[in-house]
Amino acid sequence: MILKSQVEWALHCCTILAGLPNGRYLSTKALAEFHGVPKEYLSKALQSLSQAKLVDSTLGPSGGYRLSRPAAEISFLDVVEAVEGKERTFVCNNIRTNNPCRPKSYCEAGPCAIARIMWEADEAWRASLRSVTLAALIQTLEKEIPVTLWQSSSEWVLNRAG
Amino acid sequence: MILKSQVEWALHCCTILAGLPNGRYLSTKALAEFHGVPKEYLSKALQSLSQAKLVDSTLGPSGGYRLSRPAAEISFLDVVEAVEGKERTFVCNNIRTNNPCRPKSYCEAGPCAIARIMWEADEAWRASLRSVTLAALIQTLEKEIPVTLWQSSSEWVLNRAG
DNA sequence: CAAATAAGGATAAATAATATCCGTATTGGG
DNA sequence: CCCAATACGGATATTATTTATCCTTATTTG
Repeated sequence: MILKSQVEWALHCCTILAGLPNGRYLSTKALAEFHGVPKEYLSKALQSLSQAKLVDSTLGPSGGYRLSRPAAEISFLDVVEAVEGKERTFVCNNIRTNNPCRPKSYCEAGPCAIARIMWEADEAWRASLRSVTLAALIQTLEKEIPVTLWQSSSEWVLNRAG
Repeated sequence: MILKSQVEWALHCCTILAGLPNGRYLSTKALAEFHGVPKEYLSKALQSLSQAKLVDSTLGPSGGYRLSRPAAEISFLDVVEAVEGKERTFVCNNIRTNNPCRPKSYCEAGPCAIARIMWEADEAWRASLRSVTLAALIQTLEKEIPVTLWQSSSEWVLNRAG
């Protein structure tokens, strides 16, 4: 059980978009080039972000994507769920109903106890992702990344932003 | 990203094994029949449990599996990791190194900040799974499952246990 | 009007999950 | 001692998912 690489790409793209000056857009092409990933496939991830309303898009030359709201109001969970979907990571197939001793008429009261425990863990995972915003990530990155690299990257992006 | 169905099967099988009288074994065949799942494929899941030393196995007629230690000392995480592996659910491909502004000689200090946050959530998931034992599960099930069904299932299993 | 873009459908390739089959070694019961 | 039942592991097949590419359409900027 491994998350799609699109999750990683989407998070990195959101990080870049969060650094854009207000109102500017950045294209799929620029994002793909910056991260060294295939443009056509990255495009699918960005479309997922768009459908989840995490980003706005605009057409034409100088078109592209920007965050649809402040980075402080977008969590890791928002991005992960936009790409992976909101379904739980554990699916209960209710195999308890295959118990040969179970009366045909018997109707289970609620979800299987095993599923409930697995779903609780799933929720713990989501709660952790929900607790971190893109703004918090950027704050961390600003401390960690050398100033020169940070600045040159900003310039690179700005040169390509519509 | 969805867990293998073998995880569900393994958890249900461990539940049954936890209910066995001390020293008795239950075969793959019986476990497969009880849960209505394919015997040959379930066998792979049980082999995973065996390799992880969560269960002991014995050969020959009246052979099968039993828990290798008390149910109170086996957590959901033990079972999940036995089947799914211990690898983290988020893989960092370090695409930050593709940044066109990054000097060729530049050496990253530590893991990517994005990966660290994803791994923290992964750890929250594992911590939740680690906190629940098979013994706790059984305690819950004893309350939820009708006594008649509980007893008839016990008998069914006991009739087939070596 | 031309070039660049997002969006989305169709398709292909690669990988992982699900499943079956078979041979081997081991064990308990007759 | 022999036979049947078993765990184990390897090989293979089938299906679903992930990864990726290609192409068409509508839209927008200059």
